[in-house]
This record gives sequence, structure tokens and C-alpha cells, in this order.
Amino acid sequence: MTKNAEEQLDLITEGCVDVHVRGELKAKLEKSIKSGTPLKVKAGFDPTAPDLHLGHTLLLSKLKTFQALGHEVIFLVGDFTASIGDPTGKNKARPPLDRETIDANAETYQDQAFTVLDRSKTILRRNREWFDAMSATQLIHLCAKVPLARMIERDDFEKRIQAQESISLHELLYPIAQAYDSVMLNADIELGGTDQLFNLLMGRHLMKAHQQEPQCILTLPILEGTDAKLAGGKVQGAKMSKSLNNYVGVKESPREQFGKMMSIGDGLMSRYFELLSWKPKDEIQALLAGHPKHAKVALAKEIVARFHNREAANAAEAEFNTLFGAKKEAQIPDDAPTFVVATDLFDDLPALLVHIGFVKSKSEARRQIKGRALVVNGVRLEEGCAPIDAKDSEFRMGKKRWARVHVAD
RNA sequence: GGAUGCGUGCCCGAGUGGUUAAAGGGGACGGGCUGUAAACCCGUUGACGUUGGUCUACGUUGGUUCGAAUCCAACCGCAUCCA
Repeated sequence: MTKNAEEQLDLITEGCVDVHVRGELKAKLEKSIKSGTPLKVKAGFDPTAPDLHLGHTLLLSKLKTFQALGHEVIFLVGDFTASIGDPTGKNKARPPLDRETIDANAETYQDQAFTVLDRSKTILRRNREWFDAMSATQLIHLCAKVPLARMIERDDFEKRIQAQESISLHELLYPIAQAYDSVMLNADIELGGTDQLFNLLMGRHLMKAHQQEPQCILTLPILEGTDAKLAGGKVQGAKMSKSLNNYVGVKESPREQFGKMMSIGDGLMSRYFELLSWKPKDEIQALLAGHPKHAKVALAKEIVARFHNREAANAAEAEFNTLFGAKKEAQIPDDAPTFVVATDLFDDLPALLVHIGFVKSKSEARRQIKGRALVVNGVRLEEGCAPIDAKDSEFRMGKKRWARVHVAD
């Protein structure tokens, strides 16, 4: 730890939306330096979905900063809290997940988190460690420390109450559970998205109630999904999430990552650069001042290089250009799936399109063909045209669906 | 526990006995224009069948009727008020 408290504070709070409470945080840092004891930095991840995406990496990057400064990062897998379901930002209760799903998700979460975090410096904990052992009596005692008024003043709940939507009691327990994690870990600092502020503050409340020194809180921006738009000078859109299919996953292929990054709207560029790029500020400024497409390519390459490598990024760019660059009559990508089918399936075009995953039903297939969506071997199919007469064919539908089809004898 | 209201397609939301696979909007998908951008224009948006058409669908289950998303009953879910 070579940096002084002031320098650390700058690094730590850079890019954060809120800091609660700055003075306390500085005091903690000073004490830590003086005593040579690293601070305990907690961040919780609910394994509700199996894949991490760019949105999660904002938090991970910040944790990495703490690791670089020599602090102790606790990666808390919310395997108990996931079974409640975070009510944050929801307008209805989520169905609780079963344990098997949670366990499986937790596994992949951890693996994926270490694409950013330093595995050897990360402490992994799960909150079932203490919640499984908790008795009903203990739970009641815990709840006794939280006034109801405090719970229902919360935005999400207030809106739901006003909109006459239901709130289940277990949802009230979520912030309390998350806060109790902080008590059990005796955390110095907790990180979360801005939407987590309430839950994070509950941590401070409960820690005080347990005669602990309350944690400091840092909140990070929420990354909007790839489908966000610029409206009235502001970025508008739902947060990145797998369920909305507006995400870029850390484990996705270079081509997918590159393609998704290229398909974001221009209005989103500066926001994405600000939150995602690790390039120096002046370089970012220069890119944003230039042609938007060049900037977008630069960001797309940076992202692919981060989660794969530089060669993969270059290859993805090259492939992108051959696919979409000069003229539409593009080539099929190397990693397009290949199907081997029997002749009778091949002759039933709608069924074939379902089989290769282009569409969900034969009706949809017919509609798409009617709508001139299908290109086979570079030729756009018109309705009622002659059957395809080739053993090996390349199918394309729209901009994103490709397949090779080989007819078996 | 009592009273009242609500429950429509991916979402929002019209429809209150027949021409309703269900208006309109959003989203999504496809086409055009492009930079797999935005904006804009056009088309599609339950399944199966080459067409005629058939089946499934308006919380669930039954009923009334020649005919129901629409009327009735019970049930389930949500909400509001009362206790």
C-alpha cells in the first residue's frame, strides 16, 4: 500500500454516483494505512441468472481497484437472498428460485467474475452460511430492529402501493437479509448499483443496531442495455439484463460481442465509453469527436480484447467488415452452425427453417419467406419459386441468422 | 371474515351475445435506406394445412344460448374499503 488516504479516496470514488459517507471512508482508509490492516470490501451477487454481462463488470472493475490497493475483497454469493428475489426495480414479485438452479448459477457466476477479478485475492462467501443456521427466533429479533416506516418509504414499494400492486412480506425481508450479510462480514465498505442504495443503507442501519461501525457505501451507475436510446439529451432505457436480451455477456464469442457493440445506437456511445472504456480520457474525447462508427469500432475491439484477446478483437473486426462492409452480398461467417439433414426435411422448407433454428414455427417460416427474408446461396427467395437444388447450401435470414445445410444421402 | 372492483395476445389496452384470431399503441421480427447506428417508409406478428380451411386462445371449471371474451355460478389470483 503505497498510496496515501487521499489518493486512494480519489481512485476509489472515481466514477461512483454516491459516496456514503465520505468523511467516514477517509477515516477508515487512514486507520487502515496506519494499522496495516486492509479494509473489508463487500459486494453481493445474486445468482439469479447464470451469466455475467457488461453491466456486472462495472462493479467488478471497481472491486479490482480495491484489490490493486491491497484491500480485502469479499465476493458474496447471495445464494440465500436469491431464493427471496430482490424486489428492487421490480413491479411484481419474482418467483423464488430453487436451490439447484441457484447452485448452478453460482458456479458459473464465480468463474465469470474472475475474468475481471484476481482470483487469488478474492474471498468467496455465501450467505447461506449464516442464514441456513438462523432460527425463527433470531429472525424475529432481526426484524425487530427495522421500523416498518423505514421499509415502506422506499421508492419501489411506495410506487407499487400506489399502483395497487401486491407486495409480499418476504420481499420486505430482502433488504434486511442483505443488510445482515454486512453485519456478519463486519464489512467496512459495500459496493452496489445506484438502484441498491436502499438495501445498502439498510446495511448501515443494521450494523449500527448491532453496535458495529457502519459500512461506507459506494454506488455505481447502472449500465443501460444495448437497446437504450438517446432522448432529450438523456440516455433512456432499461438496464442491461439477460432477460431483456439487451446484454453483452462476458463469455460470449468475439463475433457476438463485437456485433452487439456495433449495434448500439450512436446516442449511447459516450455513455458506454464513460462507463466501460479503460482508455485515457483524452483518447476517449478524441474518439468521440471523430466519426461515430470509428469510435464504436474502437470500443467494440476494446471489449472483445478485454474478455478474449487482441487477436480475437482484430479477427472479429475483420470478419465484421467482410460480413457487412462493402456490399450486402456477404459471406457466411466461419462459425455459422452446420446442419446435416435428410432430403425430405430439406424439401420441406418451413420445417427446415424451424429445424435450423431460424424461426419458431412453420407458420412463421412461411411468413418470413413471404416477406422476402430468406436468402439461400446468395439468392433471395421469392414466394413460390423453384426448390433449392444443391447438396450444400448457405442460408441467411435477416442480419443475424446464418446456417450451412448439407443434404445427407 | 364481510363489501366492492379487476383478470384480454410478448406488454399496455379497446371490445360487453354473432361479420372477433379479437381495434389501437408499444415491443419484436422482416424488407427499403445505411455504418448490424439514429430517423424515416413498408410488411409481418397463435398453430397446423400448398388454397378452401381446421384447431387452440380472452384467469380456471362448469352452465345458459343456435351462437359467449362478452350472460350466470363456483373457484383461483390481485387490489381497495370495513373488521
